[in-house]
Amino acid sequence: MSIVHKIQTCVVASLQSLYGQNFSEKDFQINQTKPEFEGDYTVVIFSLVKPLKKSPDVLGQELGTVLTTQHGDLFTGFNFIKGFLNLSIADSYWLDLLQHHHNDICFGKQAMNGQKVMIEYSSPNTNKPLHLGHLRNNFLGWSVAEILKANGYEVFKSCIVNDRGIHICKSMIAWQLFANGATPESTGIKGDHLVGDYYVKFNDEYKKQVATLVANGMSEADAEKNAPIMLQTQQMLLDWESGNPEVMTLWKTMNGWVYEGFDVTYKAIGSDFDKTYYESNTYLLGKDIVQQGLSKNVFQKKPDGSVWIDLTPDGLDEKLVLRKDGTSVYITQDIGLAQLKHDEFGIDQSIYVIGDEQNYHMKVLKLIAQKLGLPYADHIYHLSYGMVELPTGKMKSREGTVVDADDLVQEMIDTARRHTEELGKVKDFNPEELNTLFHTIGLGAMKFYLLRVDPKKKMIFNPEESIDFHGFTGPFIQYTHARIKSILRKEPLTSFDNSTELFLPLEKQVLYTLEQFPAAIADAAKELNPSVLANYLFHLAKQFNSFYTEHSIGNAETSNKKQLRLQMANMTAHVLKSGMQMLGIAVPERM
RNA sequence: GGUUCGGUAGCUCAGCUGGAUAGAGCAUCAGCCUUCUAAGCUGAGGGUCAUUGGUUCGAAUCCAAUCCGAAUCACCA
Repeated sequence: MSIVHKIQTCVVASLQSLYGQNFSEKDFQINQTKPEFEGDYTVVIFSLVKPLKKSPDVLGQELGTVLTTQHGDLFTGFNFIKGFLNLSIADSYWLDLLQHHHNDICFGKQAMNGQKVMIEYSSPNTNKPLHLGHLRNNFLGWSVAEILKANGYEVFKSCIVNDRGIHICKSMIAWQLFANGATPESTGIKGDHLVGDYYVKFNDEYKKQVATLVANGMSEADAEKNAPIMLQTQQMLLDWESGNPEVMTLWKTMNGWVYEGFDVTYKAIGSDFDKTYYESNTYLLGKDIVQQGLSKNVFQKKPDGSVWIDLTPDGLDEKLVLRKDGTSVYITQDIGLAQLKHDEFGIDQSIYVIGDEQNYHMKVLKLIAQKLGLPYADHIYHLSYGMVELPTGKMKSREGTVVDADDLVQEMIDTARRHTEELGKVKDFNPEELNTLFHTIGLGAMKFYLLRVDPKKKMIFNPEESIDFHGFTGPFIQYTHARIKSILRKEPLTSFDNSTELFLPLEKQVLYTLEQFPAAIADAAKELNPSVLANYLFHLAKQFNSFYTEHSIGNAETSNKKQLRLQMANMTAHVLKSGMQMLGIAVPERM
């Protein structure tokens, strides 16, 4: 039980015995006491003044007296200032915490709760390589999965690959027209980048053709529809759908190149999936659900044969769910896939990590599922995250302002190498150990940078200022861990009699924060927000560092004190490692 | 125009289920390596929490209005 929870319980009990009234934990607030006051935790008693019809001063004094007499083992003293009841917690409480958890690698994690959650993330298109926005998505999805696991959920990570459609055909047409049979092997270009290059070439050529047509007197709208390369692409999509062998072969070949490229990137950034869905397999799903919807009168068929749902009563618009030619649209496929996930995995919750530009779409998806009375409708949750923008605004592939994922990863690793070499602390590492270290630090800096911000908010990335390795960063926490490990290699942990130890303020600060780790994990899960953990871990590392510079561990005043501090250091290292792991970040033993 | 989200230090962000003098990091300035890793620590300067009004013992936090910014409102995915 957390200290805050314990205090709440004691206060409720004391109020009951004092005034004979029942209160719940929500009727008053417990805060950490501000450093300028005496005490550890504070009960804010203003909210109790009215129901008890007592003056704040009387209430505070009475409650403080009862708490310290009835729970003397937990509270050693109190003071009352202007409505704030500051309580001092017995040192034995923290000694106990240390004793039980200093070597507990599972500290803060919950037992399995029997709930199954699917989390869909990454979801790339196979016509271009991954960029910075995908990185935020991948890190978020992976981290939220880990956080939920730590809270006792069984988690399935899934990915839907958008591997078909007009945008894929654009790359294919451009490759046919301009590539002269170029392959990743023949050019030495990573497969996803090669295909992406032809996607760009398509757009260049398309723009050129439109300009030519307009110059010859055609209206811009007509030119956009009639540019030869666009007509070719549309024909290719029809050929693909009819299974034209030549088109299918090209499609498989080029997608194969892309997947090889993605594999390299995913491996580098540490993303993986338990289940991968391909849109080419799922795009026909959902049509039978539309039929059900028609018979339930949830959907309406228009004279031209197209099928719609009217969402105007819910403040939204009319939405098409089936084209007049009977083919399905985006939303139809998503309903089908939601059904498939539910059938295959029997999940209790389905989380979609998708950018906030799709808030409307996801709202519609859930609403349609609810109107159809589908059993999983209420389990759909859109984990919406903000775009990563540049100081100049949105990233635009056409203007070449996209920050490529592979480039950024490489840049981070190079920067980690540069810093490490300048500091020269690991000169005895062999080349393989060095590469692992550079990767750990570089990726750590990047992941922490993208995860430390509230997912809901859009964030700004300035490519001119490289991602920092000092301060509120991944390497700062990694460094704190490595430093502790260095001590633990030299000083063995042994058992000791700690019953008489008292804590110094800086020691107590670290223990306070360690105690809050379980709450941080729970909060992060509740809000599906890794930044809660990132902030917590930074706070812990910072407090440990303050303690570390002020007090020696190896040369502590007494041997018991030394053991006590070693336990604190050990527990801090475990928490940092465990918490960083939930962010997808490894911590090195040395750096 | 409708809907949704956002506006906190020079910059990037915490804090938002109302609580004591609004916090970090970066950047700037001043200190700290002959004992455990200085990717660290200590300190200083830097704020009209977009604006106005309301709710109350108390508002960055809740409510309303206004201003500014973004996303979205496709027979694209």
